[in-house]
Amino acid sequence: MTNIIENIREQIRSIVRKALTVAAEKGLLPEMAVNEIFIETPKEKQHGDFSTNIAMLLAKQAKKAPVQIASILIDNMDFTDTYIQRAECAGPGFINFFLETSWLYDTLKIISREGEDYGRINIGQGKKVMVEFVSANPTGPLHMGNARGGALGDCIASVLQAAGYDVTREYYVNDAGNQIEKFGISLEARYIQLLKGEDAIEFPEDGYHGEDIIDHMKDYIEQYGDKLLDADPETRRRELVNFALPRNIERIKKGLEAYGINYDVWFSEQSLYDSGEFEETINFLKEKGLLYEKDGAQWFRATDFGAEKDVVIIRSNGLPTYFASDIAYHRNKFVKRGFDWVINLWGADHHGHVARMKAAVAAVGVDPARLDIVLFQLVRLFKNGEIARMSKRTGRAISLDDLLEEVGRDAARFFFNMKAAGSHLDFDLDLAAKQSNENPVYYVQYAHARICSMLRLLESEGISVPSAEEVDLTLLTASEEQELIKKLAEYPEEIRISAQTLEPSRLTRYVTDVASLFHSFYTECRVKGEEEKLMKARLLLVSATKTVIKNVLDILSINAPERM
RNA sequence: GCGCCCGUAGCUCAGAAGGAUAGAGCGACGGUUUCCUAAACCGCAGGCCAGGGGUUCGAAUCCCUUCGGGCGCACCA
Repeated sequence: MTNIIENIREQIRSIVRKALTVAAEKGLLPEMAVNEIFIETPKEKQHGDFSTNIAMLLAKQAKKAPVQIASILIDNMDFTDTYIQRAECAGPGFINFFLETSWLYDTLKIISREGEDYGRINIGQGKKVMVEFVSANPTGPLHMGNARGGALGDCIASVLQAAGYDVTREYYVNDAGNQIEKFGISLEARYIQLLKGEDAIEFPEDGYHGEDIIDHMKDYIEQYGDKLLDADPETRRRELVNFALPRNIERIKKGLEAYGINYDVWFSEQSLYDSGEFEETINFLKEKGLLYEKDGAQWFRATDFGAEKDVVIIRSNGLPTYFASDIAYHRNKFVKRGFDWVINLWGADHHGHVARMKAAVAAVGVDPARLDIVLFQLVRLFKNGEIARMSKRTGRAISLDDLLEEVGRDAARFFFNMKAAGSHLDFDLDLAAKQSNENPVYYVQYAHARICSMLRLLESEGISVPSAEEVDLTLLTASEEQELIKKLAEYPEEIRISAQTLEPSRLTRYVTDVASLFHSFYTECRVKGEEEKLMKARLLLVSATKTVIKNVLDILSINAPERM
């Protein structure tokens, strides 16, 4: 698909390279080594549409003043068959390029032709990438951190898809190990307490204290009564875990589906043990001499790969740590399943694990640059201007389900993607639930609905969106029209940068800008009732705007309403 | 103590790879509707980019340092 801005940048690079060659041939400049020519977009309109700092960078090599180099280059530029109209030297030696307006009209043609594919690019070239996110322990409900990680991870995945990667969304289910033990013990304690009274057994201090554990056991007793009271504890715990765990996983799945997240793979930690891959991985490390014994435990030499400390992977009681299965899991991702690139989303409180995870990946023979870990800061909820921890309705910690009930999926997803992952996020529940202009979600959705309403009205009068060929786009000369088109032209670039920086928050800002420019256009320029040629040209612009807003909202998995 | 993240307008935040006069939104104030959705638009105000040093043609951005906030530093996950 077409990224017109990238094409223009390429035109400029080529013009500059040719000018350098020509100037050298004429003896005006020496032959110089030029690595890359940076093309920037100036903030000030008077500085043109694009600019380059090449003259400043070459000053030393050329032994000439930047301004002098710039004007030599400009004199030797050839703009034939490009969108460039003219170039100027400005400031300390910038070369500013001004474009023919035809590039704007071509942009509209591209959008009209590509439709829902507009914005898709192919920097990924089909490379296999896995985005693993949320992966919360299935021992309880999803919380706000999971909600942010979910919105972020899902949008990163969508952005990468739009950028041409072959994306797999994955949830790692921690259905083995210590926390499952604790889960079993907690369930068992509640089971006994429910049947024999609070005092019959003391609830373990480090157990899961949530109400949901009690709910599970109430349901279990309702179905199966007290048949496990006399069973041996191990069987009893296994039975209770087998009852509650699938229920939790199912609930998590449902909750995430309601949130608009659909995983390709739910990967079970336990399966690593069942398949023998866990053992295989440990043996692999052993053979490589990367394990040693100390204090009765098995340690992994993470420091050999740049981590700060070595890490225990088999405890002295013989049980593996979480990190041990994580090594096997990541070996599975890269070696067994052949992903070119793996992105994990972790809460920022896990940042201490980044170095050791990369060390582990390196240890199993994979370039750690193929693993990216996106850390996101934790979330504070605000309600009535105060920090909210508990839901008034349920009296429990606010869960993803509560959030969706309170503000809805669109607002939740939009808000979580408004800010960069690394910044702390204050989530204002009142604002997110508000149906007014203070709420940025509605601002964007309203622009879409407004367009749809306009198109409906015109359609009812027999006027439909024309094809780009039958329209005289040069009639679009108002600044509101041209600013809007420029913004629409940037969309493929936004996808590119979001993909490269793994920051989908750019897109919420971008689509807000599009909406804003559209609203300005709408106020200044009428469509219906204008002279027919102008009306058709504007109609095409309106339709292109709708396409872009819809495409962005699709990536964010936010509804683009036709009426509001 | 060591390490990671953060500090930009009253509030919440943008300023990818160093660029020309630092931007939005919200809030405040003042305007706009016989006309395609006013959930909108326009105008105005608001800043020593936490402080101090460096690096260079050029720094909010890179390096050092101080201060302030958050989070890590388990045979938990």
